[in-house]
Amino acid sequence: MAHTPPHKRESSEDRRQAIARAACALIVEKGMEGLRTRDIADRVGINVATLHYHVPTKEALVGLVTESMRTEFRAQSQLRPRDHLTPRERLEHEFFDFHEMLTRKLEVLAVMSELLERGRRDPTVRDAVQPMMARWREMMADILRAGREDGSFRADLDPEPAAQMVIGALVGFGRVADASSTDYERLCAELRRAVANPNVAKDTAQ
Amino acid sequence: MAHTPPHKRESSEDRRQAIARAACALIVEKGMEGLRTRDIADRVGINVATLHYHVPTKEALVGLVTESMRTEFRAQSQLRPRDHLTPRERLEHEFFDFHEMLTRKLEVLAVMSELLERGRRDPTVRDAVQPMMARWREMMADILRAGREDGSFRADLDPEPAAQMVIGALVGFGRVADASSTDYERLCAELRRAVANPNVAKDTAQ
Amino acid sequence: MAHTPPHKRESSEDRRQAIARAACALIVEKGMEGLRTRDIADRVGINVATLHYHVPTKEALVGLVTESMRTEFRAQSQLRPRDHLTPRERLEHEFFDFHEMLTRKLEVLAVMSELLERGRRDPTVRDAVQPMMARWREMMADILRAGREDGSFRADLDPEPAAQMVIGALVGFGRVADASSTDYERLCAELRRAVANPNVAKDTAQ
Amino acid sequence: MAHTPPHKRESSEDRRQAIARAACALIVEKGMEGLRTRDIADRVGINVATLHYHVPTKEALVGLVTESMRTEFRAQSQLRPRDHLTPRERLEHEFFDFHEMLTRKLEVLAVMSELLERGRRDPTVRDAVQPMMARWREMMADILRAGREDGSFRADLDPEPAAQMVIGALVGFGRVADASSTDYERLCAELRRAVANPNVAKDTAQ
DNA sequence: CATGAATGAGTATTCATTCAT
DNA sequence: AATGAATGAATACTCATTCAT
Repeated sequence: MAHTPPHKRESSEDRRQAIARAACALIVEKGMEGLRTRDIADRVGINVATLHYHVPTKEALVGLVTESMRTEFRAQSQLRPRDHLTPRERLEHEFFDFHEMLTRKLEVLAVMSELLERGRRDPTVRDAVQPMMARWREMMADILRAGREDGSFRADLDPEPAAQMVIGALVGFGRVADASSTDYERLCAELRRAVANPNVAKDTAQ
Repeated sequence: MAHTPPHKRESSEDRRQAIARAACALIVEKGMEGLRTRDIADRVGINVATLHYHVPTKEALVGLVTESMRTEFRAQSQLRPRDHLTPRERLEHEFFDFHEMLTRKLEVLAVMSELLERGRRDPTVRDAVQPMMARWREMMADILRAGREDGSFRADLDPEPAAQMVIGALVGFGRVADASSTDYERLCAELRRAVANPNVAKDTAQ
Repeated sequence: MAHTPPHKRESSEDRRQAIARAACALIVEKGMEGLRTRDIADRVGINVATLHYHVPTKEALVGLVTESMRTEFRAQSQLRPRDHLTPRERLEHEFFDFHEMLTRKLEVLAVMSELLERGRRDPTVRDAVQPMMARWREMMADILRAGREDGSFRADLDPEPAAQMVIGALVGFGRVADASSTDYERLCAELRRAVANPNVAKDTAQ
Repeated sequence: MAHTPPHKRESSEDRRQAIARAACALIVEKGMEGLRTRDIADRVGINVATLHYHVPTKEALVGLVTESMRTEFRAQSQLRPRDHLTPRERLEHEFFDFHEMLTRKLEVLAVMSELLERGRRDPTVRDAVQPMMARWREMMADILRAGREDGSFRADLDPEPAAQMVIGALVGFGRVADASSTDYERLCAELRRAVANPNVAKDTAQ
């Protein structure tokens, strides 16, 4: 804002981000298999050759998209240090964050889904995407473990598989085409009951 | 060599099935985006033109694969009328069936996953694949509902979202690359506890 | 020869030869560096894709051209068993053959020249082209050696380098743009004298 | 930083020479057909745009290389006024010079070869390169003529074609990949005998 | 039924060149 | 002088599909 820096770097980095955005949008529309360099260039409003100037190969492009996803995820999980919250509150935040994604960033979810699929046979993608999922599972397992310790969740709860269960439920829900917000609330409620400690009287929580 | 036996029809249907099998195998290997008519023809051992004689377009080919998946699923769920079993037993059967798929028919899972992805933007595929998933969810919801009625599952269990939860957990597990059989058993155990009625003493259940 | 076979093979082989011819012509016109698959296809009168059907890659195309050159050369050197001729006569035949090439198949020479150049860094081409040149040198050395033995050529003639000299003179002459037939005759005459046995009276030699 | 020294002109000319050198090196490595402006710029350590500032088009670049070759050749032939030497000595010098080129400046030979090839269809190159070869032939013819006059070479030697023969032998030798120094010596010996006056007793000549 | 050959419409990538700074 | 960014025109190669036999 102040004295604009020589913005040489910025300009180039901006372009790369614009390309990443366009690529994501196109992946959502046509899937990874329908992704064409020409279309991306068109959407960004540049020549194909210019696209290749910034992102030399299609492989690099997939890398760029992956990186962009990583940034997206990291942003969401790092922005909020919730260590002072109770496990139950933290779980609610997870439910809320995922709902945000479902309503506002459905495309991020779609792109991640495509990347996961592609990661099945593309080691480069796999090595970039799986850690992201693993980190999510670990964070969820942390929450559940803490809740088990402080008695708000079941005493016989096994954190890792339970995390898998919660996340699987959320992601699976995201795949169901005609799901409503009400459905999402019902799912969250069910998940709360599934991990809740039955011996503790429900407070007015959430 | 002799006079051609009358099962010309069968022969043609055999070809189609061989093509479907080859297509599935190739989808597993290279993904939907790497699926080439030529490769399929090669694997079946026929000419590309011959392939197009049996399956006129690539769209039809995707349809054939989808159909083949449907058959596969129907086979598994219809072969065993389990109405005489207890809900808990039926749930165990679901766990076992999915484990079978994980160990013996991982490719079916992979193809389904690809089809689901493609279904996101290909209505034809979506209309064929989503009912399969919906049917699975309903079946699971039935089991859970029955278990709630007979007191073996939680009284506050909401069948539909709970079904989503169980299935999401299973499918999500299938996506984790380095998962072991032990991990699967831990997941199933957690799911059992998640739906179990806490007021009922656990019997010797597996 | 008799009843034309289903000529499936023939047809395909014809195409390949037509492609080779077109490629050679284009190499003469634009050089190896100006050789474009599109141009070849156009000249043959087929689609580029059809060209690639018959000759899958440009490397294969260069291989085809090389092979075609080999055939051309072999044809010329094998068609005429000249073992019954005197060395002097055989040398004259070489002079005549090269003159033929200069006047009637200048393109063969041009293509060979391009291949030799490319062979400098393309091992595949080198391995195909160098033996052809080596064979020519050996044949020439044989002639010269025989002439030395029978006294028609210099007694102190060293066959291998002398062969190099004769061939170098011919090829170098082919490179001179504005050379006339008279110049060629002068060159041949000089070569005759260069290898001749000075102690033998010249007969009616051409 | 300080006041730019006055040799701006020189600096620019230096750049051009550096470009010419880089271009030659790359022609040797990848051939004329593999010559890329980007590669040249990289090797010189400048931007492509800067390269185009100094040498506006690729055609100009080829011209620059050609010019550089001309300089190279002129340097070699003008540096040594050998008019006081005997024809036999002058011939030996030619043999020696070429050997130098074979061992120390093989790249110059390679570039010349590429230029000759390109000259076949590029008039600009042809008009620049052929005079160089012509001059070489003339110089060689001069030597041979002088030797014929003073009786050291054959009396029936025809200078022009004989020059063609000697030069062709040398150049052809340069093209043979696996040639050794011994082979070169044998070739030179053979050339000496081919032009020598048979009626003159051989002195201790090398 | 089967196949060899053919093809139109792409597809990523390359390259010499230009331009604003 | 120098450079980062941009671009039009190619370029080899691909793929689903068609057709005559």
